[in-house]
Amino acid sequence: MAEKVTITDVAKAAGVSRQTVSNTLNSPEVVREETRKHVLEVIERLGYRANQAARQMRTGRSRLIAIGIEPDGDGISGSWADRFLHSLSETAAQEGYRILLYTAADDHAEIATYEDLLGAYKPDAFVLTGTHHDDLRASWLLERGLPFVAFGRPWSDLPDARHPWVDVDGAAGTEAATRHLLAAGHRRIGFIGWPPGSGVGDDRRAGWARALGGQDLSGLQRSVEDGITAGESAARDLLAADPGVTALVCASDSLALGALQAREPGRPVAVIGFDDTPAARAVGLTSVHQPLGEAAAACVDLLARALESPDAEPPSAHVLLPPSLTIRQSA
Amino acid sequence: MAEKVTITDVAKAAGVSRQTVSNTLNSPEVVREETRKHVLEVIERLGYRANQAARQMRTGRSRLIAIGIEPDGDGISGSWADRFLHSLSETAAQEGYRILLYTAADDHAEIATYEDLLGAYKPDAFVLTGTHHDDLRASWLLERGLPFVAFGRPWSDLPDARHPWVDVDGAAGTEAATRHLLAAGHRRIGFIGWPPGSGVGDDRRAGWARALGGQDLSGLQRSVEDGITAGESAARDLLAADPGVTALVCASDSLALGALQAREPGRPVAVIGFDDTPAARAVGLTSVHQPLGEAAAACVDLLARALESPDAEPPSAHVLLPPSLTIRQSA
DNA sequence: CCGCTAACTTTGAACGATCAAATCATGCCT
DNA sequence: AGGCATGATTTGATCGTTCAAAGTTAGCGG
Repeated sequence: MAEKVTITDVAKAAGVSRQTVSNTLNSPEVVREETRKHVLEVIERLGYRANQAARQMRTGRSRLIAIGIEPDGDGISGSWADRFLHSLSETAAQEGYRILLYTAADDHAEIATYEDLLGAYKPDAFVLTGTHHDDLRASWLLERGLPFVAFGRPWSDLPDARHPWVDVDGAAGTEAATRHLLAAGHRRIGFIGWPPGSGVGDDRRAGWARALGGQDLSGLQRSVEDGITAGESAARDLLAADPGVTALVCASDSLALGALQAREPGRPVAVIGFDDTPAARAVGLTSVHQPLGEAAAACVDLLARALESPDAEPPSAHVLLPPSLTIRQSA
Repeated sequence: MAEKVTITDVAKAAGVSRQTVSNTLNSPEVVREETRKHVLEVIERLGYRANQAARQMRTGRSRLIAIGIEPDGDGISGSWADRFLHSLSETAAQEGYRILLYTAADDHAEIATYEDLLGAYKPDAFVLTGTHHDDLRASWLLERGLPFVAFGRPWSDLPDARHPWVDVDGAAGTEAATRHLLAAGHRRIGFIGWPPGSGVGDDRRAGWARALGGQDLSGLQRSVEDGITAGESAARDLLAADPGVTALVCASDSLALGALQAREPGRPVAVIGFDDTPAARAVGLTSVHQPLGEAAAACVDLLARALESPDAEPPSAHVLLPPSLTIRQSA
């Protein structure tokens, strides 16, 4: 049985009132130095910890941040959640928050979950992942004025989103990858990406195009759904159509793994993937690495800041982090 | 602003008392059928959800399950957390529990976190992962009679652990892998594993040995630390030492990926890994697949059962799940 | 028509914290 | 010495729920 120490126990042991103990922790400046020290000592000695539930009832704040985790599609490009969650949890703990998990099949289910959570656990904020065009979740949260941060840009047509977000600059990543290939002497560099329309995919394609400047890019790219097999056939097709191509930049590691297998003996082709997943490390695939730890920390920071001062929302609460290139054998 | 509906609001709207509303939800059998229906209707209409914090204050139960996530070593063999967490969260939600995350660098830090959490959020139970010999966390929790379940056997010398656990039968996995190779005509089948002493590693080796019956196994195995490069050199060494070996069973996908690279042209060697990680899928590696979803569900079930009846601990609260073999090109 | 039981419903009290307002010292100025 | 601001601490009320006990209603036998 966990021995429970209440604020009253501490107050009695220290010979002061409940409120003085509470003040010692929450508004130390109103307590006399001497008293404060003494109370802190007793708190330490008894191992007192403020009960969150009781605190929440009075203050309305739970010090809980909710985040949804997805079923994780093919498992290759999706395994960033691990690192992100770890860092999120760690940073949150430092700021005095804890992470509450939930799952939801789609946007509607996720909104239903919000209602559930807000009724029961009342998390102070939400972290959204996998943002997309016309994200119902974001609008729902915005309408109700609930604090949240998106990991991923809103990709809306608006010049500036009305909510905080943190993202990794995908275009900068593919641009760096392409420049790396150019520096290695490659001239015709292809791109295997996803069908136009997804913000993330279009962004990654744009970085590649930017690095190649004014070149004629028609014929140098293919668009397919994510996956190894799709990547393989797209790469095979592209390589066959243009014998001059010596390198490929891909929108994901899945596609890149496919591209690797599309190579034929006698024709070396450099390949660069995106996400620096365990699979990339395993096969020696050069890949764009996302700073997930920093991204998670940035999410927590934005939320913590917003929660401290609910009135003055920082105007430019948008963080765009630069990725780095992890160079291995494949390029 | 999230509109908050309290039990009193529902009571007023339904023309009954608080307690009747409470009973409708918690002890439906004591409420008259007619009243119950009416109250449920009003609850639905107002979108009422019981406030967890308030409930917890009275009942002492938070309906929160805490789980620690690790920094995730080399990232290849470690990416099971994703799937496990997703399933854990989903199953827990169905039983009315939510998942609270925490991180800790080592056993001592983890225990400090327990004290923190128990003082503040008071989770009803814990899920331990990465269990090992002389696990301080398990003893600490046991001493205090706190409900928990370990994902992974305790690997102690005792015949039976004194706490519930869920695990995947690693020996059965390597045994199935070995039998699969035997059925394909292989006769000399090697094993690349970890140094003796780790419960998980020894268990996986045992399955391979069991499948090979009375064969002389000396010279057919190598023990190295986990990792691709280590796996490669171990495999190379083993294959050179015994020209009759035509297949290798490995204790992890990392080792297996190394073994794949150790093959020389002209000498086909079948390789089977363990964990069915994304990397295995990527390179077409046959691998032993752990039923993580079921494992997570089993964890929640055990906990939920234990929490319902805190007195009568089920005697055989141990679940050993059989893995399956995901067959790909490599074997 | 009273009394008793069974079925159902309502009424205080409590969980542990914080907010708001009241109380108690203390020092300074006139 | 009295008045008064200032600082430090204490006291009562409250958040929303459930427990325990008390209250109400109806049914039924004598």
